[in-house]
Amino acid sequence: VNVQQLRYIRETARRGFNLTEAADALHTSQSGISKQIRLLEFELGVEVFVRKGKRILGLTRAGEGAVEVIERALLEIDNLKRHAADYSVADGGRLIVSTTHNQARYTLPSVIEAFAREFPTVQVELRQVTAQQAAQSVLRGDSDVAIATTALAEAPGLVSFDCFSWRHVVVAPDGHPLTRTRAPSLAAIAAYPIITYSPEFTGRSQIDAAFAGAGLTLDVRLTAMDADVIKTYVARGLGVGIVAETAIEDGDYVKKLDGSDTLFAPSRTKVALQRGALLRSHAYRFIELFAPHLRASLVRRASLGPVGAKPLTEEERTLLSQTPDFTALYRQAAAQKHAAA
Amino acid sequence: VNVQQLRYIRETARRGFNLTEAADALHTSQSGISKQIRLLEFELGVEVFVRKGKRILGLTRAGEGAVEVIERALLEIDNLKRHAADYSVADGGRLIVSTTHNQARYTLPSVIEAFAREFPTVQVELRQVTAQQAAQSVLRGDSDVAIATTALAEAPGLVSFDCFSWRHVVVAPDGHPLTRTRAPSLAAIAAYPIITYSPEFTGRSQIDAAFAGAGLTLDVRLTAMDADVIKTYVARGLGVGIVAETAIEDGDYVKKLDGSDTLFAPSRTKVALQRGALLRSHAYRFIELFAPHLRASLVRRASLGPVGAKPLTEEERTLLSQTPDFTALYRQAAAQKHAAA
DNA sequence: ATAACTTACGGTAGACGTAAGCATC
DNA sequence: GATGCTTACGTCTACCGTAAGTTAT
Repeated sequence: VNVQQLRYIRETARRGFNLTEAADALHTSQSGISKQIRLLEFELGVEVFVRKGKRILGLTRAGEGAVEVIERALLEIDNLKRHAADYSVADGGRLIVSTTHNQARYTLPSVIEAFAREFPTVQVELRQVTAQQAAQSVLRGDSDVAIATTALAEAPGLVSFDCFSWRHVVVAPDGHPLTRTRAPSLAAIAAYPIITYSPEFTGRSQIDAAFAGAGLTLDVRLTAMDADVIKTYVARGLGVGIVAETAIEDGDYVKKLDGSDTLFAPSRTKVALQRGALLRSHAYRFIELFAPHLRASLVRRASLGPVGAKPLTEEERTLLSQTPDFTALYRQAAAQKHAAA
Repeated sequence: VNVQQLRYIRETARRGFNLTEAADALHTSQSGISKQIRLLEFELGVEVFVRKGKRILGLTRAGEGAVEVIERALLEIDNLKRHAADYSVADGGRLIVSTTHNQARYTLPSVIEAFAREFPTVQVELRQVTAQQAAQSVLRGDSDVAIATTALAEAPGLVSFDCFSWRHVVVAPDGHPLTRTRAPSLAAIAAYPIITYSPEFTGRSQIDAAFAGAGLTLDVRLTAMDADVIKTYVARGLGVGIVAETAIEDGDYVKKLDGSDTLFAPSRTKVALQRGALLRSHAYRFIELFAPHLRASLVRRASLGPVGAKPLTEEERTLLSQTPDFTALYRQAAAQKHAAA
């Protein structure tokens, strides 16, 4: 058994059982892959792939289990490399974060900045993708950390932690009638044209549910993928906006309506790691900077699982599973900034 | 990175950082080991071992973590081989069980017999060792299953399950005065010379505690490592014996005193597996034969851990954590035997 | 002085790639 | 006929073992 053979099998399984494709992906010849796979099959005494003549169709029953074990073995070898890189003076480091627009644009910039100050030599790579893509990317080991609000909890190969909860708020242009009322009702808002997220996006369902629960129908004029677009059209007077409170900034040309943050159900922003993956220590620090209650040492142990490390105590688990409120977190950060100045 | 290098490092760490010894154990040259280790260290960019001139003294800080990861990586590769062997027609199979005298002599024979009937081609290897040695052996991957009453729960690298609970009972030669009393008291027993286990053995502390709790001092005449020896001397009239109830057999020349099984605190016989190890399916079946409530599929999932597999439900965990009584288990087995005949 | 690791060096197995062969689609 | 896996074959890397060199105990 050697490591290359395991890589060949994993890649072949991932690429839909096409040796040619796997060979391209691994920058080698398909002939070599074919041979090495057969050699390993011979050594194991088991066929991993179902072949029909000279075509590979899928995995045998033995192969299915084998691929699972192979994935874990290769994961441990990656863990070894990352662990070593963490101690290596030569390697300054890299951190790949896959996340959605909402996080990349609003909640992460200050974190990235603080991280860059703390680790000047680490190259941070931020990839803006969909929540599903972020999850897949971490699951395949292509990125270290995924941050998103949905779709991160499902996959069994992921470990996810709640970072903070937030709500949708209503924004209107300066001088809009709604800005003069205190704590507008859902009905008062529904009287205006609405601009908000696309139906398939970031908790749009929670917005719809709130209005439906009050027996109201919405006049949704414009839907967008992100709050920047929404705010732009709201500023031009095309309607009233409903966006994540995380998207409210100081320089906005639109005004958040006071009390509008209690109208909708909260969402939770989560961070997800590959289960069993050992990341470089700065990756855990990055998470800690983003959500201070996610202590590096605890996240590390929780995501590695019980093999080798001692399991978390009850106390430590409650520490990790608390979900602070975004506004509270933000106020704290602002206060610290103020104290520093 | 290749698998040999990982093996070399693991073996060197295990053998007290002696390359020569590691080379002997792996049937290769120490020069090769030296070179391969240095190559891997170069590739990782980290020194794994602390060297002083030309002597290896121990692990660096990076090395400690590296060895842990390497152990897991090699474990997964072993898992791959065992998984494959499970499907291979060529390999009939082997099962290595490390256990103590008490189990090897009394509780296991019928299980081994049943197992051999079910898997005629599997070579069962039973190794009689101390509980500590059994734990170590499983921990190092030298044997598949450990069965013992003590010292199996401690190590973090082990997963252990309760098989059944049993108590110590009092035995006396036929015609002994105690055999005529119903439910003899501790005081009545302490009046005679006692023959029982060595102090460092199988729950001897529970026996001592029972008498100490009643304010009695024992006249221990003879201590032995196993019940066979104890029973032999009891039969010769040298004293009254205290042995595990599992050691009572039909053909015994000594008689178990009725009611003596409630005098001492119960012990639990456990089975232990290496955490994260994937065993061949017949190994799980073997455990199931020994303790029917330890269902093969559940034990498999519980010992593999959460990486890759779905975690156990609450219900499944209670199923595994129940501890049947030995006598109940035995009566059930006897009843089945009777029904079959 | 000896035990023990490293370096040097030669032989060989095996990994890799090109090219040809041969099954499916 | 095109795609895609396997087999054949030559090249070359890199692993292994012997032996000499060097450094602590």
